[in-house]
Amino acid sequence: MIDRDQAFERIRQAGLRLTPQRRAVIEELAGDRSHPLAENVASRVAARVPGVSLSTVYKILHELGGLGLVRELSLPGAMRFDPDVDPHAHLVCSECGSVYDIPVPVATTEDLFSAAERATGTDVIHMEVTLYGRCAQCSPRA
Amino acid sequence: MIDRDQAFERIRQAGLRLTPQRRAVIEELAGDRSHPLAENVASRVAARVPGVSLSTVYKILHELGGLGLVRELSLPGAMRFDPDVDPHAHLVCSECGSVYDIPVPVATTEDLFSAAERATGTDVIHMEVTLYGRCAQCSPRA
DNA sequence: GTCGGTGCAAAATATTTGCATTGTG
DNA sequence: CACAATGCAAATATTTTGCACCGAC
Repeated sequence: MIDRDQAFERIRQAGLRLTPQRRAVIEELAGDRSHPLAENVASRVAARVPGVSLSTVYKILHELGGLGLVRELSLPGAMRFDPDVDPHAHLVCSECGSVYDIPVPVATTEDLFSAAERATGTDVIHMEVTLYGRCAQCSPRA
Repeated sequence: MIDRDQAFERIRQAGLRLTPQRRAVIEELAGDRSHPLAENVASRVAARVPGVSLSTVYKILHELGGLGLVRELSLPGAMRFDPDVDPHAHLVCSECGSVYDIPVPVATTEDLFSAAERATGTDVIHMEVTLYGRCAQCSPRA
């Protein structure tokens, strides 16, 4: 995610109010590399905004997704959220379920986008690349 | 999906019984390009095997996924199933939710796999590439 | 002060699980 | 005829929705 203040600015630009709930979701998510569930975000936000409801957090996360401030990842079991909106792939460990960032060469990303736009004849908004395999933690060692 | 009989053979190889339910799921799914939900598969199977239960269909679909006969796609809202296990991407229409197959150049697929294996140091089992955008049906026309 | 935003509770949806019964090999 | 597989029902999990109240601007 871009920094705190840029995110606040985008919220205002969109005509939305900067409530303590929105502020806390943005601040808790910024810089987070753990690909948290909505529930994880909610419990961290709750430490700063007592009584925040899970449904509000869901609404805010989806809203931030629409503004391009957060990526919503459809992964097995549940949606996860990623403040890093620059192109990169994800590895999902088939053993423990952890999600890791994987860098993808810019040229490869561009190839995929153009192949898709050629095939469909329409604009592609965004792309998710998800890889499945055992992570280093879960691999049998020698 | 490879053809009916090859799929039956793999079922037997895996030590599983060729029940009417498994047979029907395989036959209904083979050649299907609609990326159906479990429920869609179940209702088609029900036409051939009256009384088949949704939970059995879920179990069989997941089993076929494990055998590599079907791809399980984690898409927004629900899982979808694809009998085509060769590398290709999917376009999800952000308007109507339809899923379309998108060809991906072999070289690009290989780039992604090798970038991922280099980054993680482990084997990647499989990969899902999902693109989001408006499909031709839902695009405003000139 | 207005009207967008929140919290709560309930609903909707998707998927999994336990267990008695059935039927394939 | 053994034991894997099914059907059923209930549990679980996730996400959405409706609405009365509240508070950011």
